[in-house]
Amino acid sequence: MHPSPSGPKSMQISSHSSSHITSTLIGSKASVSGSKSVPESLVHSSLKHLQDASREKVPRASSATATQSLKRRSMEQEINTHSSLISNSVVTKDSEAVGSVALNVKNRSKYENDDIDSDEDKPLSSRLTSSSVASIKEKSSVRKSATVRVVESSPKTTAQEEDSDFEDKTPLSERLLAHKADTLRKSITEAKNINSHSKDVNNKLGKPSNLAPRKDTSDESDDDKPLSERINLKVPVKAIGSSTAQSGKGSDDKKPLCQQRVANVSVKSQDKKIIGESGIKKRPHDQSTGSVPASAAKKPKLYTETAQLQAKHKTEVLSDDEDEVPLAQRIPPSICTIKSAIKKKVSSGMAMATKKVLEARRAKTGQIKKALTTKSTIAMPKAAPGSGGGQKWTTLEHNGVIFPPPYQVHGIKMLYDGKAVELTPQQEEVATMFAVMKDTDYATKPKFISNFWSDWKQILGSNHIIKKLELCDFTPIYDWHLREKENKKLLSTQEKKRIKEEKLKLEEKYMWALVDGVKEKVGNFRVEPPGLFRGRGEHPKMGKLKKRIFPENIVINVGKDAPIPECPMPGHRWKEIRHDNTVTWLAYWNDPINSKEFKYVFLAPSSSLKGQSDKEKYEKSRKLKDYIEDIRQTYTKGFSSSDSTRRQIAVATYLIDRLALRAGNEKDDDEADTVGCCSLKVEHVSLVAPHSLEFDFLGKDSIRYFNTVEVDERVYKAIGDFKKAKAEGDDLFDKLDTSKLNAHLKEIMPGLTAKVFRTYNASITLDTQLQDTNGNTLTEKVAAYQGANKEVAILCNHQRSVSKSHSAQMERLESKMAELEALRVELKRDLDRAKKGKPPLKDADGKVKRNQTPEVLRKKLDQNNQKMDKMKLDMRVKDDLKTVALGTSKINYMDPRITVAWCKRHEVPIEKVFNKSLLAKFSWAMDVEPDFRF
DNA sequence: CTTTGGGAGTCTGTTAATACGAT
DNA sequence: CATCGTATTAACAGACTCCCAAA
Repeated sequence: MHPSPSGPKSMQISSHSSSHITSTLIGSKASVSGSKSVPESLVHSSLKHLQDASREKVPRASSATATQSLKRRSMEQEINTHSSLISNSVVTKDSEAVGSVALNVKNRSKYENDDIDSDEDKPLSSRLTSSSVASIKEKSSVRKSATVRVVESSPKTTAQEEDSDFEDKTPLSERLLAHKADTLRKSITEAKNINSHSKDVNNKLGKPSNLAPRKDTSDESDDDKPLSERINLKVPVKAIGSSTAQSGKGSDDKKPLCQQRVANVSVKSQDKKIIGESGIKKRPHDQSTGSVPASAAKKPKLYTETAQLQAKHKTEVLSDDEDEVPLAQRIPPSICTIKSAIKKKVSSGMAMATKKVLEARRAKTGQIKKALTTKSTIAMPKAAPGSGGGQKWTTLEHNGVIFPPPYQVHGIKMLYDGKAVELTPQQEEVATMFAVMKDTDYATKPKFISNFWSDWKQILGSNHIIKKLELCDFTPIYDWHLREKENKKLLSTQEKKRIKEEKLKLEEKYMWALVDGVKEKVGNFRVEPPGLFRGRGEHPKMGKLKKRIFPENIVINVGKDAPIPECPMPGHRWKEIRHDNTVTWLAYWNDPINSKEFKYVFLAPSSSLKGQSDKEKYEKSRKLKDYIEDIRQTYTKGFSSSDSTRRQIAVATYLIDRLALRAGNEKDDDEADTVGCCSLKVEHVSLVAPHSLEFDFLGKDSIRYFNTVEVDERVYKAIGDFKKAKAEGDDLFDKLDTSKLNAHLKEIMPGLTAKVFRTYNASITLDTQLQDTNGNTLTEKVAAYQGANKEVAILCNHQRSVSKSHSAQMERLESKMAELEALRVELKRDLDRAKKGKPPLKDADGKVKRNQTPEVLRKKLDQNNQKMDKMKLDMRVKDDLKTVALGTSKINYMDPRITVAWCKRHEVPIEKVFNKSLLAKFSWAMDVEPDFRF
């Protein structure tokens, strides 16, 4: 009966906006019977309402102010009014009850398994340590043999392994990360109090695991390797070492963490070697060693993101301590004690958090552990992209996908013409999807409603009593939904929720794949649940039913010799099994909304495969730097070409280069009406004398691009020409499309396409902006970085909707400012009086204040002024960024090496600007030289 | 002083929407 | 040329953190 906890969060409907709509669902019977003021069906009235609303909303920046230069774009104002517009989640009905019960049973063994398998809770590295008894005993000096041992133990030999070996191999679990973080925090604050929870964890961790040794197979070790090592073989070991030596001269102690990493690389490189294979491995494996006191394994892990990340990608960690120790410190194969590690950290400007953690930990445990790490560099099995004839992998093993729980009937009856109606489970499911969307603005969109109705009508069948949507009253279902939501909330407050989460660990095995023997995280292993399609902007298909996906809809791609993933749905089977190593997807199914499209299951961004192509992407855009002058010259010449095709190519390229516009492929009628450069319509660009252009169109995701830019006069004239003799709706670039444009670009530079310009311009902008970073404090430096990031985000037009509470927040700040101002005035007055030897005036309440010396008052005044300045700045930044999304460019456009190098140069801990996900995703960029320029 | 509750900011997962070569 | 097939780019919502003030 409860909505499935495992269901996507997107399915949950927020209730915040429900109030502004009549309490009756659109078209509901209640409205008809209840209010006479509703003339026609509710549907109609609500439609009007909806139209108004949507009109305001869609053009997100309709009220934007005049524009500024290309960097400023305006945003919509009061999005608050349209808060509902924000939600785009699909409503579904799956309830968890059934599912969870089933899971429970199933899970019990799994859970116990987890228990035994304590390693699962630990980071890979630590698990390795604790579980590898052999390696524990052998110190670094025996590293090699230890490694071998681990590897040897890995081959699957028992039946048990058949079942669980995959899971066993995939130790590092995210949930634990969260858990660990939690634990970490706790340990910091209550260093001395080991709460029961921690104890619990400790016990768990400390428990010997019979399965553990198996887990510590080489597969895992590979996971610990840095991407860069796997991928970037070009750098000779020697070179790395020497460069390190150079930069590393003196002591690492003073260097920022990121710089210290360089040293790691060198060490690792020295250790480079290839090990024998385990049953599965195809790739050389990392070796690792370490020694850890058994007790170490019992403690909750404390870690820093950096350390964690590094542990995962750069080194093999043997002790759980490693998680807390920055890579640099771990690296030396020689013994590195925590003590020294702490010292180093403290003196090296490391993130406070890290220091705190270490200190807290030390205080708490008083233990000194050794973190030994060695890492062997793996030779990239694959040659450069393309060289392998498009081959992306050699072996691929994974567990397929996980399905959302089946629909759980709730039995709440909707009303039709005032009477309860019987619905089949499927009919009820769809009805519920619609019902729970009542509090979203989608519920008022005619398109949404009509699309929904036409799908639902089919499901109802021709002889069903429901003939008109207007007579349907979903209120009972909606109310039920609200109650469920409340119940869920209550539940979550209790520590019981934890148990649920633990159950979700059932998904653990789906989270990992073995690619060429290396364990890699899978990105989206969950099949999308059924729901009502929403789409962004005015999507023609909004409201259509997104049908449930079954195994019969899914094609699995897996290595030829790998076991075929078990179909998790009894009685069903996969549509097809493929063994295609020229692609990177693990599975796909046809999109139920648009059957011509597919939904793919890929590896996570942190995977080697993704990392490699990411790196290639940035390398390609870097190459553009060598051609850009040429290209600009070429298109400048083209502005006045007599050949109109050539002229259009020139102008389009100019726009893409200057404004970072997207290519703009043609779109079908059944997609939202949005455009990019090549698909601009005449009405999207207007001439502004003397030679500026005003752009106003909806781009990807129906985000408005509204910008006025001064352009080359020839471009201004050319655009005027292109618009001539065309009507609204006609293509501005009628002689052009993306393939022609890209074909042209390719002639100039191999592999060049329109999108490369976006990456290039974003990265070069960041690089340039960061050059003049001046700031002394860490805060100032980080602010400078954010400022640069902001410029990029604005260039790329990455927007976000204004939070509903933004204006309220600003008001709050304003009033605080007013208070400070009042205080300032008062202090000033008292100061003046004090200087003259007079006592301060009574305060507002008429109370007498004590005398204070002018010095004290002056100090207070200064403090107050500083506070006000800071607040002013904060407010400005906050308002400035309320519509700017910094994340998108960070994830997709800015070469991470620019950021990493900058951090090294300015001694900013990388984790100040990259979160855990980004650190993982960009692990390949971490050892860049500090002087790297894009 | 610690604990707690809540608000604001960040992170993560979700899945839509785009790019672009191949067929 | 349109469609297919694959991969990347994108915003958003809820979960989670962090921080602060009140208890």
